Amino acid sequence: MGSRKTTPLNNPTLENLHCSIELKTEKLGMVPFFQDLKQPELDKVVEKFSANHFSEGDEIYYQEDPAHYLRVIVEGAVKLLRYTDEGKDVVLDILNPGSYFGSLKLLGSDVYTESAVAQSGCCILSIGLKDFKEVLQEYPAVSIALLESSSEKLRASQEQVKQLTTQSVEKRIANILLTLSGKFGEEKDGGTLLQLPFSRKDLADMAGTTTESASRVMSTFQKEGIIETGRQWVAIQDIERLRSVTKS
Amino acid sequence: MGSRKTTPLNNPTLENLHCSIELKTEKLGMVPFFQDLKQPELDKVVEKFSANHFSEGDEIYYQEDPAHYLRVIVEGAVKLLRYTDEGKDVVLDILNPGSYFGSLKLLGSDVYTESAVAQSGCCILSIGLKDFKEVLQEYPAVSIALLESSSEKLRASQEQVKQLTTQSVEKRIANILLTLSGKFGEEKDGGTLLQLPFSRKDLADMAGTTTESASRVMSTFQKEGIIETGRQWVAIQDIERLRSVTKS
DNA sequence: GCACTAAAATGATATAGATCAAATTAGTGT
DNA sequence: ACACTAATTTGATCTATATCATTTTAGTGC
Repeated sequence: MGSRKTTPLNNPTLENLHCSIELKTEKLGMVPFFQDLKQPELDKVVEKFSANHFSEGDEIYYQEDPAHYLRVIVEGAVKLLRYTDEGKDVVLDILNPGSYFGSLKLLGSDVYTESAVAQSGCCILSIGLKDFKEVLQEYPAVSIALLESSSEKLRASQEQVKQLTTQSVEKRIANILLTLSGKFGEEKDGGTLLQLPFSRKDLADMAGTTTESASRVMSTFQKEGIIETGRQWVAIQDIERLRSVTKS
Repeated sequence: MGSRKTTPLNNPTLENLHCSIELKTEKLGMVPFFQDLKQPELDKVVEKFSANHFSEGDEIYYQEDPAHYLRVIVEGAVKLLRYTDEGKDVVLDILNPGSYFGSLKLLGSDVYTESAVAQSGCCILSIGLKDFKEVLQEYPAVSIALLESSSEKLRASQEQVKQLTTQSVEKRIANILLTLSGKFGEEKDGGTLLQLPFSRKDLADMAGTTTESASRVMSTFQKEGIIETGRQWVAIQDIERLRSVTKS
């Protein structure tokens, strides 16, 4: 046994995705902008969040929907994307546990400008924007830390702009793999398995290319021993070579 | 007279760019995140800003420099860009009066991730991050409003990502002209003159293309009567046609 | 182990836009 | 009005990547 081919990805059981109050608190405490809160303060904030479970492929919200919540990932991965009029999808980001998403429009009303899809089964905490505004007013340190996170996201997006305009498809894909490895990488027999299901199409939509081109690049990487890959999974075998593809 | 060809752009005199205290107050009051402040509060905040003048082409700061200030444009235009290792420039944005830029890293130290260049002569207000942090702590409403501005910038950047991955050069350029028209447009004999000096190279660096390609697109637009253009200036003659280029 | 299917790979071709190389011209200073 | 120069335009290729068309295969359920 063990010879039969199966996906190397974990298939998390439902229990893992059910958020206990302890898990909620633990994960919210890891969110950068709550890190300055003391335990009793954090406990009070945690109460305002409610937990939801989503299965792989579920839409968490759809672009153009009225935006009422800020969300934080406890477990699993979330894909943020835009569907264009011409039917092409643009993946803006894939988020890991501890990341926030949704709306930060605390004044007036708002509409989501992207869609959020559960990339794997996941557990998500949500807080209404009205409640969140109260948190910010009560703890100015949270606002300030949040501002930093928000700047950080802007930078990441600008980096994406830079790559799209100046780098080849091969380099963009190498960069994406490296980024994902930082977020979802798990050591596994000599390599780094990206612990999330994602297809050539996902990769292509992240890199701003086609599935075919993404596939060709991945084939090359595999032939060169840089990665191992199958359906919906990738493991990085030689991260240094991957980094060197990025440069040069 | 009048028959000699000269640029239609205003060449602002130095006086206009010298920031009087009244101009400072007026412009800071227009900045979205100070809009909720009452006059006496605003006056106190204004004191913490200092004014500087920059001539066209001056570097306001350079990427990788240590970041100590948040800045607000009173007069003129500022270009934010990244120089890549391969020598290509990526223009991230061109900002108009009332916009902020610089750093929002209030915790720990930081380094600018892009360069800022005076696109025209301009007057800029700066506030040290330490002082600014105090403002935020004193007026939580400012933090909240700033968070909105920051989200708005993220959206704009994501929109740029979307366009780069899904739209042709021609459409991207049409979109850029429309955006700039909103920021810098001035009615002038039947058309909308973009009141800022910017070259084909600037346009190309914004659109993620080459000067030659940008030039070809602009030539087409001019032949079709959609725009009029010369060295470093553009006027939009038929904004509806330009919008329709965007779609289709 | 076998059949099944959606994902991935591969091949052939087309094309938008890059690149390289000149020619032209708009706007300035005198 | 004239000379000057950097910005712009235009032309002729070249190439990375998209597109279209099939084939192959990884992983699942039985």
